[in-house]
Amino acid sequence: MSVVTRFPPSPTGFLHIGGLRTALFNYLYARHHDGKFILRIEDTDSERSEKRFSELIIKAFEWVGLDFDEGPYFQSQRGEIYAKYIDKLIKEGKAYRCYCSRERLSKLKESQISKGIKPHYDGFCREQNRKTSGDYTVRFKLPDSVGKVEFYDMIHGKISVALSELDDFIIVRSNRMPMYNLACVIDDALMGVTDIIRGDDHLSNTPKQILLYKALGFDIPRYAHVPMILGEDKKRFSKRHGATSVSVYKDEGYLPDALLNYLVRLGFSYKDQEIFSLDELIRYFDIDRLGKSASVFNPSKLLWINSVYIKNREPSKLAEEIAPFLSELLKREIDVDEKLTEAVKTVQQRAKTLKEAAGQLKFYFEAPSDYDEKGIKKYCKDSGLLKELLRLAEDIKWSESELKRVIEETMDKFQIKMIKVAQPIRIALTGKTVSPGIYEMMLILGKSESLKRIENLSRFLDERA
RNA sequence: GGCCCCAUAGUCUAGCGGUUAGGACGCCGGCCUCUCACGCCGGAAACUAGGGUUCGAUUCCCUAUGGGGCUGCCA
Repeated sequence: MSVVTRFPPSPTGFLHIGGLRTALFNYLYARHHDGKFILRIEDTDSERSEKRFSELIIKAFEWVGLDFDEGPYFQSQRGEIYAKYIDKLIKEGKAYRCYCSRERLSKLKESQISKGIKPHYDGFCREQNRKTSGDYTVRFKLPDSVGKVEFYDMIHGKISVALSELDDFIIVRSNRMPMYNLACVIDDALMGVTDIIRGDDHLSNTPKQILLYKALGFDIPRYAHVPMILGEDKKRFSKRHGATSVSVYKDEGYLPDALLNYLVRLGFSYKDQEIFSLDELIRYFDIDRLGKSASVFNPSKLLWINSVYIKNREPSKLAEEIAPFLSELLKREIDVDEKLTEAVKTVQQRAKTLKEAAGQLKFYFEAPSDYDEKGIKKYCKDSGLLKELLRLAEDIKWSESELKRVIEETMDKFQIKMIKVAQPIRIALTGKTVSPGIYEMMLILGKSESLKRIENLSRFLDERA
């Protein structure tokens, strides 16, 4: 049997980190087994669903590069399909219309809680013709033949839930829209979904869904309930813990493949390997490599993985990826050319995010507007050294070996160490005490720009004195 | 409260009865060095507790504890 998986987000917000991870698991599992991966938007809750979120979710998928083979389907457009099965269920006596008012329901619940018993629907409308007009929901009629629902989970093993834990749950709202459990089951069955990989917060929905599968006469799929992602405090990962929206990571300068690499390692492992290409993930991924305990989201490890991806990136590709951040920073369009690529190479080992890289590259495009005060104090007593440098460099061929010669001569003349020459140059070039190496910067900046910046600092020091 | 799930360092994890309990992030120290990084070397740091089963339990079972989830006309 070939494999079909799916990711069914509800468009009530941005795609979040946890959602992306389960999507990734579904994707990898499908690709690993040479199967199909479907995207289905679960927008049956018309109150909370928004079209813009659907679009954003699809965009996020494009960004991370997880391509789906089918969809996106929208449940809001599949009303006729559900209606057919709802009628069938009612006709067969497996579901019934419930005319109970919300008031009665909440009173019922209240009294049950106060009596210390489970808040369950009391089956008032199970009896036919209790009432036949007005708003109604449709409830699934719990079969009374079986005492429990059992299923096998690929991660947790055998799971058994007593039927007494459930009640006649609502499958259709009074506005005729199907509820999650119903729509999900019908769609999964109709779309041929064979393997359901989802967060283990759905574990307790599964018995209900299995009951529905049986009532509808569908084959029950395989299940894998993956552990959830928690925040530092071990509470469910949410905005309180930091960014949960995938788009934020894009905006902060994370590489999509780095993010996926980080997320897959939350729960998945393969030997001692930390860094995986997508091909490797597809090859190695399987359910039995997933753990069963929840994992805490660790931003610093994500940052590390991102830095590894930046280091390993083809410089010209990295340049393309950094360019938008640089344009944003400099408030003008930046050409992706050879010069940018060369500049990018000089920060590739230093930046952990694209955004950070842009910050480190800024000086290549704009001469410093001010100088690091501490640096000036520590390394730039007067302009003498810079003037000597300018004099020696004036007529040289602009190459690393010539520059080295000039600097060594200066060191000799002033009887100082390299750092005493390098730092003033660094400050002149970048305004800062931290930057790429001085030779590589000067070569990229070019002779006239480099000397101009050294002159600028020299003048600055003179004016100050 | 009830039901379900989970439990190796701060964190992510390896382990699937016998290991000096392995790797990674982070942290600390050192080396390299024109700054910062990178890189390299080294270090501290874990089997939740108590009962079983067994010649032997981190590993299997039970209980406790802790954490999470569900308990919606949300998904």
